[in-house]
Amino acid sequence: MSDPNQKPARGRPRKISGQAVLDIAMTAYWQQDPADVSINAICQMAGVSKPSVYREFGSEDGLMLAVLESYADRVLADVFMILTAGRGMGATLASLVEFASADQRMETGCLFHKMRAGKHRLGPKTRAKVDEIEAAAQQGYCNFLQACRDSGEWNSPLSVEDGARYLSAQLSLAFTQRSAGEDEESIRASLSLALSVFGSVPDKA
Amino acid sequence: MSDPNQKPARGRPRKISGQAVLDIAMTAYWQQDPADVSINAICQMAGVSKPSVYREFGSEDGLMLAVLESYADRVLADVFMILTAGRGMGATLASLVEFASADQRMETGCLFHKMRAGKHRLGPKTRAKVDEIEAAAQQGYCNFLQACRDSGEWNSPLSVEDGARYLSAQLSLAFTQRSAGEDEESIRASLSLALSVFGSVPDKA
DNA sequence: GCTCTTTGTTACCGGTTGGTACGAAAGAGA
DNA sequence: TCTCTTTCGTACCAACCGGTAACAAAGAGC
Repeated sequence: MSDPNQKPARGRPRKISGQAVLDIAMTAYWQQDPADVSINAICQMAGVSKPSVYREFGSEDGLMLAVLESYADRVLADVFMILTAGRGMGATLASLVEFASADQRMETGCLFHKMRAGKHRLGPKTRAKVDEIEAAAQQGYCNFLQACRDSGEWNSPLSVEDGARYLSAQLSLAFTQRSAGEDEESIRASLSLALSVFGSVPDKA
Repeated sequence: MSDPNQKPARGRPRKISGQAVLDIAMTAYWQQDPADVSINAICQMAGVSKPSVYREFGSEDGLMLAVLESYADRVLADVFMILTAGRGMGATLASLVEFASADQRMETGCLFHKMRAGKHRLGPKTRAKVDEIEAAAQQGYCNFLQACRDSGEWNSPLSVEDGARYLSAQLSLAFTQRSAGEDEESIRASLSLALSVFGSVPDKA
């Protein structure tokens, strides 16, 4: 929408940065669920009036979109880096397991997966972004598995696309379990077991 | 709450049966999501006024509880029967795969799993019932796996409890995928792959 | 007929939602 | 100081939520 960092020479000075609201909204959406956090609640938490938020983000859809974009930059980029680090199949899968089951930031699950799970409740812009990220993620998983296949680390009758879908689904399941407050160790064991079908037994991270 | 089938000798005769409202509510909750279906909407669909529903079920929580109990009798009982049929590990797992991935009734997912996923949005009575059913399901899975272990069909370092959790989680994932409208064949493949870690390769149903 | 009981519905309640009209406030430039 | 620009927040909107008070309607027993 508008650039939150510009300093117009005229007009009343800003009380609060759009970035601060965005952070608070992200935390709330993340810890709880996007569907369970109202604009009113966010305004109250941020100590900002509702019209301010609307002037900054246009609509609830706009705010959620901005949050999702920020989340993709800050969090999902890490997953992408794990996938593209090129440290081999076993080590990469182990890193994914560790990230999904034990990373402190994912203690209440993954915001992207929460949004995807409640996709029908999102506005059009946010929903489009969710689809876009999902496609990019699938592509990332596909590239990873293709690399493993090329390097001979993965020989399986499974297609790269099906493997990517399976991998994505299992990670999604792990995030769901984390947001449900299940035991960290049990999630790790479960996810490791599920990913063991890739043949390459995950190493200890 | 009240018995929907009793015929009191006095008073104005009933226009509609509580069972009809219950069926309509179950269909709506099931096809969509319990959190996305309001009492108002159910009344409109059933062609009944709101106080009638409240007289019958007491509250939204009461209605959801009644729906869940009916669902458990009608649908979850089938899963329990698959588990206790004693047809061996491979055939039983294959039946579960087929049920979760292809049964027409589960086209929009499993109502119980939808309720469990949005447990924090439920009323106390329904939530308690969800917990009760979940415990019973875990027990059912445990009994099944223990029987497989006893009969020598399943020898694995995995504990019965962990196996039950894994099995439950994978079925839950499959239902989630069905409610998301994913391809039936792909869900079956994914679930089969996940359950292949039990060693006994699922037969064709 | 009358009453009593039960079910039916209309019309409302307070509360929350996403969203906005509008005037006050606060600085910069003149 | 006065104006112009921009952001601020109060106070509102219609729509919806779960839930209910109050009364009409319809049969059974007398």
